[in-house]
Amino acid sequence: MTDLDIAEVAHRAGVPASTLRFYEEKGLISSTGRRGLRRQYDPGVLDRLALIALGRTAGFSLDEIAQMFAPDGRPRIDRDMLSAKADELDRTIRELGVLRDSLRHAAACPAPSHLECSTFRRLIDAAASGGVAAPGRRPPERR
Amino acid sequence: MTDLDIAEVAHRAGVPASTLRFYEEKGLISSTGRRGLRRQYDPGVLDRLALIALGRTAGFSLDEIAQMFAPDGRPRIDRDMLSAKADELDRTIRELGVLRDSLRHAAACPAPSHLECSTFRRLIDAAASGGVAAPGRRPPERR
DNA sequence: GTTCTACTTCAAGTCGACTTGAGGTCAAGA
DNA sequence: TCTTGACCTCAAGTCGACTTGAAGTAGAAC
Repeated sequence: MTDLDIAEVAHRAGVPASTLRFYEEKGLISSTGRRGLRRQYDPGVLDRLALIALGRTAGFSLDEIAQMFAPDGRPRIDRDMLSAKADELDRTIRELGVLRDSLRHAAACPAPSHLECSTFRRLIDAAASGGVAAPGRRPPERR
Repeated sequence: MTDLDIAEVAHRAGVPASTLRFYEEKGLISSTGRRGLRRQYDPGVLDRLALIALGRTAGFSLDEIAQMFAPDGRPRIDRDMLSAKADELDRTIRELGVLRDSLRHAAACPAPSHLECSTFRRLIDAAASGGVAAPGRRPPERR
């Protein structure tokens, strides 16, 4: 068998073993069995973990991510939901672009107060009208 | 005086008054004074709140956001930090782009399992090598 | 002058995502 | 065979960002 020990998975995925146990409890991943007490995993779990990390970065909750997969581990075929999430991401990406530009500008602009700088104001306004107050999302904090 | 009542600010900014009090306590915003018990705010607080919301969407913590402003409300001139944050955002934006493309693909691809689809695999791999396991960030949850 | 109501303070509660701690177990090496 | 160390379970703790609840208060309407 080519299965991986939990320590190996934790190491390769860059997450603590406690997180793997937690994800398993939540149904996000599953182990193929045990060797003694120790969980063994199919190498495919690494893809799954990458996908989960990606989803978390995008701000999806673990529950939402779980919904994107069928119980067998395959992405679900709820195409409408998938598209909706993609649209949501598109909006977020645009907002972040505005913020990035604002930060870069703030780092360069010599105006005494950035709120007095027309470039900065335009960026803020763009963000505000772009729906900044709309549903935000929270990716994970690294420990 | 053109100051705004807390209720007015809450309404215009789309956040509950409790959040405004909380932000004030954290030093993220400040009121110009009171009318009776009620906090009054300078209209400029709306810009500040927009900026805070933007920062939260980008995944910065309230403490980090607070650091981006001088005590007088002006953006701080820590250009290095600002640039670093912008770079960080750039990475996040790229990752989200990958995820968005992945989702769109998953919504369209007819392969039985997406992990068997080469397009999807390429996307995941791109994400993984792009540093998905790197410091993530968490924008706010809307209630 | 009394009542109403939206505000006030302060402490405590909530939620998601994990982490930590206590006490237990088992495969492998000496 | 015995020890060791990394895993195990389960409950409880933590952290950030707010929200909620109880008890109080001031300005406006009656």
